[in-house]
Amino acid sequence: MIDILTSIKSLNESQRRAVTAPLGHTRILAGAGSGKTCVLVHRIAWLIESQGYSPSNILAVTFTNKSAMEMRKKIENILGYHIDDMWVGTFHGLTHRVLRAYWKNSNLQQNFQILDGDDQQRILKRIVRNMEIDVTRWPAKQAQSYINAKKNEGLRVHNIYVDNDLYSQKMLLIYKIYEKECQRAGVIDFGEILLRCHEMWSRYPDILAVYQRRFQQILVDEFQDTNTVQYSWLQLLAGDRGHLFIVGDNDQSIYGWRGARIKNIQDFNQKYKDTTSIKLEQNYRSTGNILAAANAVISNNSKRPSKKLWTTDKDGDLIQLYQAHNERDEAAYIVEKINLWLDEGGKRADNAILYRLNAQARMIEEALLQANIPYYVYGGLCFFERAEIKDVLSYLRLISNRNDDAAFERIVNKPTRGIGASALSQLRQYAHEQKLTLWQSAVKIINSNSISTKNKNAISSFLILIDSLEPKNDKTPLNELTDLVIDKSNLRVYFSKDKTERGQGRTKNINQLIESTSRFNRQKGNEHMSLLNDFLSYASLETGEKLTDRSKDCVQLMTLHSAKGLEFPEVFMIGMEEGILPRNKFKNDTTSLSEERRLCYVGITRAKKILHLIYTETRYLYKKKITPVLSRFIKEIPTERLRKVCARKNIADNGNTPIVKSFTTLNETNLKSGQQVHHPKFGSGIIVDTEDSKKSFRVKVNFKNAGNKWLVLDYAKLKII
DNA sequence: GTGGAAGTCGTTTTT
DNA sequence: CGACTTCCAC
Repeated sequence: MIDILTSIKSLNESQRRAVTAPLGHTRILAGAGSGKTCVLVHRIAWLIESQGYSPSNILAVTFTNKSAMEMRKKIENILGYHIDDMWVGTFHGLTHRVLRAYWKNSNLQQNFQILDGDDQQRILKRIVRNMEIDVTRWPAKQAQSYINAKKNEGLRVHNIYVDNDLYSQKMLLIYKIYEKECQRAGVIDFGEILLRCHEMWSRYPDILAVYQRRFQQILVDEFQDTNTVQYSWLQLLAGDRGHLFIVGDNDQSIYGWRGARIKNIQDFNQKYKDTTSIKLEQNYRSTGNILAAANAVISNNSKRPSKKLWTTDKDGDLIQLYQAHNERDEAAYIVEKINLWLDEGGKRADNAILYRLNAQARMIEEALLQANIPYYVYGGLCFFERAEIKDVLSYLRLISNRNDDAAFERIVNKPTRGIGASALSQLRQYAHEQKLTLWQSAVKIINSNSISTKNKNAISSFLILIDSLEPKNDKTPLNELTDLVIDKSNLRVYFSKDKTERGQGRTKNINQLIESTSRFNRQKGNEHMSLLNDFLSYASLETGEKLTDRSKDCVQLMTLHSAKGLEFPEVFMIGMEEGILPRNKFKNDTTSLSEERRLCYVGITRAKKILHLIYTETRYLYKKKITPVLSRFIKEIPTERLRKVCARKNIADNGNTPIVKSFTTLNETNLKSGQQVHHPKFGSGIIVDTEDSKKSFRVKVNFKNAGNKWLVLDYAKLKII
C-alpha cells in the first residue's frame, strides 16, 4: 500500500492545498519553478489512492509527447504500479484516438492519414497555382497560416464572413478548395484533428456521453497555451459533471502567435464560478537575484493576476551583464565561461545558451566546435521529418491510400522516372477539372489519348509499381514491406548514388527506418486498423527521437521558446537587444510586446544559479550590420542585482574595438520620430519623418542649419545625441 | 525530361 | 547562408 498522504505532507502548504483541493473545478496558477508538475502528479495519485477513482476515469492532457511520457512515468513511480488504462496524452494524440474509433461519424474514411505542415504547404501551393492567380502575391505560406489560424479558432469556411476585402476573399476561397481536396484525398491536417473531434462530439451527444461518463477527472498541463478549439473541446468533454483541474502560468504564455489564448487561463474562474483558485509562488529553482530580476521584468506587464515568486534561497551570484563587441566576441565569452565552469568540475549539460532566433545559434556553434566542446541543438529536424524518410513514408502512404495526393505528388517522380513537370501539370489540370484525385486522374488519363505515349508509359509503370507493392494480406511484416518499397522504388540506388556525406546519411536513415518499423508496436486503440496505417499515424503524430545523441554530456543550445519547462544551473541569454528581444516588429504592439516580455521572463527563470545576459555593440543580422542597443527588458532589472562585466582585452577582432563607447549610430532598430541626431556634414537636427521602401530605409531630418533633408539611413551615418 | 549551374529570395517561435 | 527557383545544355 502506497502512502500517498505521507508524500503529500512533504509538500508546501499551497501545493498541499492544490493537490487536495475539493473535487470540482480547480485552477492552479503556478509560477516558474514552483513545482507545478509535482502538484499535477500528486493530484492524480491522490484521486486514485485517496478518493477511489479508477485510473480509467482520469484524463491527463499535455502539449508535447515528451511531457505526456514523463508525466505517465512520474505517476507510475509514485503509485508503484502501471496505469495502462489511464489516458495521458497530447490534445492531438487523444483526439486522434477518438477519431480512429469513430471515423465514420467524423465523416472520415477508415484509412485517413495525417498531413504535416510540409504536406499542407505542398497541397496549398498546387491550389494557388491552379487558381491561376499571382503566386508571388498569394504565397502558399500565407494561406497556410490563415487556414491554421481559422481552424485554431474553430472557424469553418461557412463561419467566416468577409466583405469587400480582397485578401480575405482570396484566402477564404483557398481555404474552401483546400478543404475539399483534403476530404477527397482522405487526409486531415493537425488543426483538423481537434476540430473534427469537437464537431463529431457536438453532432453525436450519445458518443460524447460515452467519453463524459468515462473521464470524470480532466487534468490539463500548460493551460495557458490552449487555443480556442482546445478549450472548447475540454468544456465539451467536462460537460456539467466532469471536473477540470487546470495548471498553468499566464506569465509563461508565449504561443499567442499560434492561437494560444492567455484569456483561457486568466478568465477561467469567471467562466466556472465555483472554481477553487490557488497560486503557487514559492520557487525552488533559482537564487534570489534571479527571481528578483524575473519579478521586476514581468511586473511591467499589465492585466495579469498579480503573482510574485519568492524563495528561501540566498541571493546568490549577481546576474552578469556583458556587452560584447560583436557576435564573435559574444560566442568567445560564452566559451570562456563554460570552460571555467568545466574547470570547476561542472558538467557541460549544466549550461544552456538561449536565443530568440535560430539564426543566432550559428556563431555559437562555430565557437563551441572550435573549442571542442560538445553541444546539442534543440529543434532540429526530427527523424520522421527528414526528407528521405518522408519519401519512403509517402510510398507507404500511397500504398495504404491511393488518393493521398500529398504523397502522390511527393514521390511520383522520385527517383526520376520520366514523369516531369509537363506531364504532372497535365495530370493536375485533369484532376482539377474532373474533381478527381491525382491517382484517379492518372488511371483515367493513361486510358485516353490526351497525352504522349512516352508519358503514358511512364505513368502507367508508376501505377503498376505502387499496385504491386501492396501486400496481399495484413500478415506481411512492416519491415519487409518497407524494405521492398525502398528497393523496388529504386530509392536505395538513388540515395546510394550520392557519395556526399549527406547522401550517405540518407542511406543510413532509410535503413534506420526499416529498423524502426521492425520494432514498432501497435498503438493503443488502433487495433482495428491495418498495421501499416497504425504505423503511419504514429509517424506523423510522434515526431520521434532527434537524431543527434542527447544522452551525452552536451552544452544545450535552444530558442527561448523551446526552453520552457526546462532548467539549468548556468544560463546564457544572448542577443539581449532591441530588435531581437523584443523582436523588431513587435515594438509598438502592446499585446505582442507583452508576449516578448514573457519570453524574456521564461528565459530568466530557466537559470538556477548563474545567469549571463549578453548583448553586442555591433552585430550582423541577416547580412546586415546593425548597432543594437540594450533591450528594454534588461533595463527593467534593478541595477543592484546586476554586475556589468568589463570588456575583455585580447579579443580576436580587427584590433579597432573601441572600449570607450562613442555615440550610437542611428539604425532601424533604435530610431524614433523626434530623435535628436548628428550628421557629419549637416550638423545636428531632429527626425521628422521616416520611410520604409523595399530597397532602403530613409529618414527625413530637420537640420538646424541645413533645413529638411531626406537621407538613406545606411549611408547617412547619423549619430544619436 | 534531366541535372547542374547560376541567381533570387527571405528569413521567429512549432504541436 | 541555405533553400528554392530559373535557366540552360545535354
